[in-house]
Amino acid sequence: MRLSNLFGKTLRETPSEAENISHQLLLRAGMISQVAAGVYSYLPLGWRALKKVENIIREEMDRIGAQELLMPVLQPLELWQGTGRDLSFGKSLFTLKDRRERRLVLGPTHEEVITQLVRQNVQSHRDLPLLLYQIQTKFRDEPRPRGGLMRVREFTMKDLYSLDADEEGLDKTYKSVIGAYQNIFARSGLSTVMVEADSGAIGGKDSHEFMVIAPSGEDEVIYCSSCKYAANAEKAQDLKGRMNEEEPLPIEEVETPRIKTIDELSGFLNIPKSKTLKAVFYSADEELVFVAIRGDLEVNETKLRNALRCHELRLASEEEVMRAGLFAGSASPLGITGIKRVADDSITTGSNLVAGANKPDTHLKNVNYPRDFDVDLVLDIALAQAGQGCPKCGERLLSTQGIEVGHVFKLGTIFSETLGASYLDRDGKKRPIVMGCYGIGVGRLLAAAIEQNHDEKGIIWPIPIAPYNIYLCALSIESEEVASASERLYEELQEGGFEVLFDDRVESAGVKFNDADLLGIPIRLTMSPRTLKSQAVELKLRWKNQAELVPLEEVSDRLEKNIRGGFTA
RNA sequence: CGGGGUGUAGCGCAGUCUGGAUAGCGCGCAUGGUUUGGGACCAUGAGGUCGGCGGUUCGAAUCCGCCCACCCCGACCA
Repeated sequence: MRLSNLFGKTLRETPSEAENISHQLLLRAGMISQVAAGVYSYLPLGWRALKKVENIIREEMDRIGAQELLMPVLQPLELWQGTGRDLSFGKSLFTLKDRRERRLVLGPTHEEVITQLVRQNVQSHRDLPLLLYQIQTKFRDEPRPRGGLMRVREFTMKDLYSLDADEEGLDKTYKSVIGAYQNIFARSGLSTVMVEADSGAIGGKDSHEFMVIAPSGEDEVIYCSSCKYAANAEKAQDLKGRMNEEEPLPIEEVETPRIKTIDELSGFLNIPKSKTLKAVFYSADEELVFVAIRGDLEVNETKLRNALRCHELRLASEEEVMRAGLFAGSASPLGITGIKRVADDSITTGSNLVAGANKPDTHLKNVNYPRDFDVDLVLDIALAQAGQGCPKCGERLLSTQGIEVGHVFKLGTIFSETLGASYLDRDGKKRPIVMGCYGIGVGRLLAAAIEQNHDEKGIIWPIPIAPYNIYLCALSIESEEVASASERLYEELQEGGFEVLFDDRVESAGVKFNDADLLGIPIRLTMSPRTLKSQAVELKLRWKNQAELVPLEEVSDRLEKNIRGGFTA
């Protein structure tokens, strides 16, 4: 490709709307262009890089025996009503009507469609196991698209679905997909961490995410440096620390004028926060829920949502709390009736806690569970925090930000049972197909690769996903000598099968070098009257400072060796 | 959806508070010339519904109202 013909221009200044690095560099390099919030065009260079990633994915998918197919973006709403996911996706689902007023959705994912497809095509255990995938555009009406390609409303996703006869089969498949994913990310030049993930309200057994550690990441990862434990913060557990077991004392009322928060309470009574009991009210699908947790901990709303199996969860308003006859600020688990009560298991470890008295300016001392109150549900709903103990080994947990580039998920039989996808086993018995689903956000992977591979000059593409491998930079191209020699080299390299971006523009050296750096092409070959004096070109790797002269007749061999063998930083 | 911000040429911005003449600057773009190994210089030039609609006014980029778009924080987000 000649740079003089390339569509897409580099920008000297960063467009003001771009906040994170990958967004800035993608815009400045002329690789993407925004159309609307969370909607982008890929320009030729960006599109080439995206296709590189797609092809790596295809190779690794095919290697584990997965078959590529293509399912539609346009899907009937009834299909989604069949699984109830029209409700769980809620407003994130793009919907539309056709001319006959039939309601359709733009697919945010394809479990429903694949399950229906499989139902029509799989009848016997002989058809299993099966791995099917596609690379397709997904639509999600995100509440807040952000960060360039990080979170968009229309995006390319590779989604793979596994169909197995039983759980053992699924476990095996799951492992093999994880291996493929690790290959994909490694080959794309990304370093990722696999973390335990929330499997959502629909249940399912295991779920893991592949995180690219980067400060711009939207997800918090809780991990342990001494064992392998790592989890998305919304899934993570920690040791809540056992409190000293004390002899339960009789309940005592204390005056606590204008004391509302746990901080104020612990300060006023001069006790640690862990000796208090926090009461929080949530509205779960518009139903008031009372939540109790030890005062030093915070509620993990993802865990709570899963426990309650609800779609919408939010903090209840003060008015809603009062309407139920309770006092926010000194609400009490004692004597509470008529609403659902959930408690974190931390309340079972403390004793003689201070809790609300359910009247203004009053708290109760020496509250003990289960002596003094009862709840409907006790389970872990606490937010794990860095600094606390690792649930596996007890060491202190750490926290970092990550970009979720992949997600693997054991679905089990939820979809196959709901939509009736079953097979006959060896004994002629009908069984539901056991499913798994596995996604990679292709555009997000591209952005993450930039977050991880750049410097102050621009992108540093890993060779396997670079839009072009070689930037042929002809300086003083208006001289006949350079013009003809660079044209010859350009042709020769192309004939040799190299992907070359030929900077044939009449521009100063500075402009060309800066563009080469910004675009992040891994190998730069510079030809100028100076290098031609010794019948050579200068070869420089994007991630190194040093350049070297390579004789013209050795260029092809040298590139061949290095690209196949891989340059290393 | 709540909070904050921005909208003026392809990009980055000034001008808006305090209304006034052909709406400016830098980059980029075009043409010509001089340059040529890390974003050159000179000259000439093209390019604007000042986000939209309505209002106030002799006069609106500027004041008022409504709306729209985009960004950030949060809520939300298989």
